[in-house]
This record gives sequence, structure tokens and C-alpha cells, in this order.
Amino acid sequence: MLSQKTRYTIRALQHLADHWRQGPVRLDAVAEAQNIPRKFLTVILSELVREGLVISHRGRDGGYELALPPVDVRYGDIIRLTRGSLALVPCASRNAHEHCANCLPEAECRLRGLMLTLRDEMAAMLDRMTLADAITVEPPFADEMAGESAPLG
Amino acid sequence: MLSQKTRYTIRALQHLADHWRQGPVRLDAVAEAQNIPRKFLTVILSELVREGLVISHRGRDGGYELALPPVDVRYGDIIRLTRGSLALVPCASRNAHEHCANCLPEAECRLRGLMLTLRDEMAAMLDRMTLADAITVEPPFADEMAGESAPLG
DNA sequence: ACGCTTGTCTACTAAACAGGTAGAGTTAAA
DNA sequence: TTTAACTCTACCTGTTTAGTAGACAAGCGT
Repeated sequence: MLSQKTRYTIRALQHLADHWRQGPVRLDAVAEAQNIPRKFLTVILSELVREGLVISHRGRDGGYELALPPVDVRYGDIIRLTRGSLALVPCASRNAHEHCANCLPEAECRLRGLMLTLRDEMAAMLDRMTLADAITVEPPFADEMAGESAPLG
Repeated sequence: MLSQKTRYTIRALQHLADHWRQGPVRLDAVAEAQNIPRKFLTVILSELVREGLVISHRGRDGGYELALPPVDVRYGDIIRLTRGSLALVPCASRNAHEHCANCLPEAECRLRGLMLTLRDEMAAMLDRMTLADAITVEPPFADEMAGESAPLG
């Protein structure tokens, strides 16, 4: 799962992307529009500023704006930034590789093999999408529970 | 990230799959071969027994074995079982859907749209692979850091 | 029936992390 | 020089993770 903080981060960035080239957006505006606790959002945005993804303007009429055009901010980058890695296990990360604790030698670990493949598929998709993409949300739910019935129930 | 427990679970099941139809495998054998703390493994295996994925045999010459052929145990099922869902956000789960806290209405949430698509890609891959598949681990690392250079560095 | 080996179950705990909050300080436009 | 912003360090509280302890139950072989 993505942490709540990562989700807030993504939604905040989406909001800034929506207001690209419209001048700084105030923190409260983001907090209200995106339903993010105000105080927590200060922490999140400050980090994004430190990381260079967002620019802040202090003083009156200040606020935040993206540091680069939405089309240049890929979702993969955002998740790498906030989570450290796209991978589902430390040893399957391509940019922040770490040995897993209590594991087999990496060359023998099938879980690692699987997770490397999975990571690459996820990366391919997340690096294709940027903050500039309009994402259409699918219609309701219901008829989508199919395909889940399996040997296990 | 998958929790350590989920990783242990998968490796334990792989071990049982490797010894399919060779009689019960003792807990200690699994613990040693897979480098899993013995006491913790009892918890993990007991849960798998309760969930019907593994059968246990008590008494002398007892141990554990898979309840069904390895080819019928998909990785997707294992992760659904231990994590509850494949999705990266609660609202993007197909079999354990939940509203996210402090979010937008689901129909408007672009993060949800993105995560639904991602979930489906992950599911497609994880439901294609089973415990019967030999997974080849890729060669070393090194030349694989390419493709990471981006607007962000 | 006995004893050994092996799994089962409930409870507990230490440490880390998640998700926030408080509040004093700094900037810059009007 | 006021005031509406952002910034920074510190703190807090609840939950989850990763285990451990220890008494108990069940088969197998003799």
C-alpha cells in the first residue's frame, strides 16, 4: 500500500499541475480542495520544495507551484521520491537496491526474480503517465469482481 | 513493500512446492532451508493451515505439505490472502474495496483511476505465475540502472 | 499405554512507523 | 511595518511489525 502521506503528496501535486502557470497556489487552497489536513500538508509541501519538485513563494500572495511542467513529472518519479523505490521488496529495487533481511542468496531467490519482473512492469506504466495526463476513472464497480474465482476461492 | 511476513510466507510455500508429493516437510526443514525464524514460521504455517492452503500432519514424521498442486497456487492468490489485496490503495482493490480516508469522491479521484489500472496490470502478471513456475533470476545488476534518468535526476 | 516428536494456540512485547499537531521563526509584498 | 504567507524543529499517540514464550494437543512406534 501507498502510505497516506504518499497519497496526499500525489494529490497535492495533481492540484498544482491543474493550476500550472496560474501563479502560486496557497497552502489552504490545496488543503481544502484536496481534503488534506492543513498542518500535515505543510510538512509534505516543504519536503517537495526541498527536493526541488515544487517552488514556494513566501510572504503575501505567496504559495506553491510546480518547479517543472506537469508533462515532465512522471508518477514513477513521484513514488520513487516519496517511497524511495517502486519495488515491492528491497532487493528488487533498481535505484535503491538493498539486501533483504533473512533471505536466501539473491541469485537463488525466486521471490526476487518475480518481484524484479513485477517492478519493471509497474515502472513501465508509472513512467508513461505524467501529471499532465487526464486520467479517466472507470465507471462504478459491480461487474468487475469476475476473474477472481480461483482454485482458492 | 511486502511485509517480511508475506515474504516468508511466499518462500515457505515455494519450499513446500519444491517438495510436492514427497511427504510432509518438517517445520525445521523449512526454517533452515529458507532462513526463516523457527518460532515465527510456526505462526505463518498455522495460518496457512487455517486458510486451507497447507495441510499439517502432527506427531512423529509429521510436517506440512501443500493442500493443492503447485500449479494451482497463483502468486496473486497468495498475496491476496496475506495482504488482503493486490491494490496499492484501498479504493483500488477489486476484491476488498474500501474508501480511502480523507480523499475526494471516488469518481473524481485521479489517483484511484491510475491505481486501478496499475492493480489490473499487477494482477494479470501475478495470476499468470504459480508455485509450479521455475523463476529464473536475472544476471547481476550494474547495466540496469539505465532508464532512470529523468527530468528529476 | 508410553514417550517422543511434531504441530497449535493464546498471550505478550519491544521497536519502528504512521499520521498528525504545536508553536516559534522567517519572508516579502503592500 | 503590518500581515499573510511559508519553514523548521520537536513532539505525540496509536498501530503495525516482527518476533518470542510457554503450556497444550495429537499421532506414531513399540
